[in-house]
Amino acid sequence: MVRVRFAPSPTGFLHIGSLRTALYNYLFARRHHGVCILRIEDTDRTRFVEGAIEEQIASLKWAGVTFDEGPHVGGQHGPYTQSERFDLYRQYGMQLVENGTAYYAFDSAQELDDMRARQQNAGIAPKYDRSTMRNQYTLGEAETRRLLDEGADHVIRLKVPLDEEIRFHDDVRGDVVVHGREIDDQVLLKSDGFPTYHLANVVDDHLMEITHVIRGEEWLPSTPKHILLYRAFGWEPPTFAHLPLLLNPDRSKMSKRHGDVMVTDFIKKGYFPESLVNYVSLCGWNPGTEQELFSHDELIAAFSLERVSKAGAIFDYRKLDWMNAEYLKAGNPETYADQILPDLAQMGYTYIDRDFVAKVITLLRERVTFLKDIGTFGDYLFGDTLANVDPTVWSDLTSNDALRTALTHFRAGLSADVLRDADAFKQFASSCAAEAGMKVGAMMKPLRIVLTHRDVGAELYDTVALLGVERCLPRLDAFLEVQA
RNA sequence: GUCCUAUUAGGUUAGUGGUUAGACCGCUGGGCCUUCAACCCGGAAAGAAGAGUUCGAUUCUCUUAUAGGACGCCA
Repeated sequence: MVRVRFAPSPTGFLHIGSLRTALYNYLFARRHHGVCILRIEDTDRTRFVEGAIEEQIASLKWAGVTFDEGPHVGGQHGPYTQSERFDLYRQYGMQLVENGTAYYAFDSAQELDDMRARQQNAGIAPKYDRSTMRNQYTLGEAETRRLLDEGADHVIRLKVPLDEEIRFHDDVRGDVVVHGREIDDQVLLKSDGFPTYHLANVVDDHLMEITHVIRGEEWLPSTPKHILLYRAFGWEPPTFAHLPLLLNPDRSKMSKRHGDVMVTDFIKKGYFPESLVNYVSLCGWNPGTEQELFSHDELIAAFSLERVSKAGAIFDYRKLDWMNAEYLKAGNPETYADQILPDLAQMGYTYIDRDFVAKVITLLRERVTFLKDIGTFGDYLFGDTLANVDPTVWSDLTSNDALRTALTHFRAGLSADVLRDADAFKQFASSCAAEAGMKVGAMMKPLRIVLTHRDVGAELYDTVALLGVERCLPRLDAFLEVQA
């Protein structure tokens, strides 16, 4: 039975990279009919943000990522919030001290800073120096006992073997080998008695019977420590899969300064959850076919860790926009109408009957990226107050006698009969143009501007038909009444 | 500084020890024609540099360059 977990920290909004990690876990679980768990890793009290958990769960729910076990839904392996499991970590940490795979250390923050500064100066990698710092081994048993008894601040560190290579297999990276001398003696229990990520993570993954740890690449370097911990406990490690980083267009780690990175930002901008999920699923994974558009279920069926790539994935905002537009073209107009009706009402529009709005959406959606764009792009259909036209463009039109003649005919002849179908309209438009000695092509663009105050839009026939004769007349008059 | 990783058209990305190196976006030519857009049919356009292994390397190895990541009593 596959059991995976997504384990965010409640330090803020859900990052788009975290959404990807959560999504891959979710897809993998569903693909294998396994269980997807949400676990809150709040072992750092100083970074806790009120309401962050609720917000993250809401963002995940918006994206369609759901969990079978977690603090919000319960389960057999709880509690699912680490701050509610503290006794456990202390107990397991002590177990390692007793079996000799971890040890007490008493160094102060200042002493550690000094040590790192010395190492930095000497040009070597900063790493806890077990042989010179103040710990169980340098102090001796009696002194250690004494310090402990008098309640001196101390931590518990992992005793990393210095002369051994740590090996593990990663489903994305392949075989990974790291020499013990490059691994730091990680703190497992902090001086305040709280566990670090490493200890809590390993203990919980074991207790929650996690089979696959799917997480971001930033965890790859600390995985050897986790392997060592599993070994120290005598536990079987899960399978690891480290996902490539999500990158800014300049290839640096994706961050705020290059654009939106929080899921809430994307929601606000008007992306469909389907398109964001579809796009993000392709950041670091590909199906091996040329399919790019995937429904939720298709994603589940196609996903596999084998097809996750090693190279960092650059987040291409333009491609995301393109994808959102594709979804906009494919969805149900009536559903969309229901979604934007409240917005349209708020914008003060008068022609927002549900069926009418659905028709407008069908007509205009090929030209915009976001559903909400329909509201501004279709202003001339939803209301009778038109946008301002560039004065020079307008005067070019009003001073054009042939156009004036053609549109005078157009105004006189416009009727429901002429709008019965596209051919009739075409014929009618041609005759109007002919009366003025114009080519019909030369008349159409000006006519569009006169009627919509825009030079881009749906087919004119559709536009006029949707507008109806009565709404077209005043707009034609507004043009014809201007003195040349 | 140490360790690790990546580098394919303008952008995002597939694939491969022998291929016309594929796709989407963008660009461009044309069609349709009721302008623009959309749509349809075409086109141009790519394996960082060097060396090695090999009959043959974009693919494997090494070096260099560039970019990134990790090196906390953060997660």
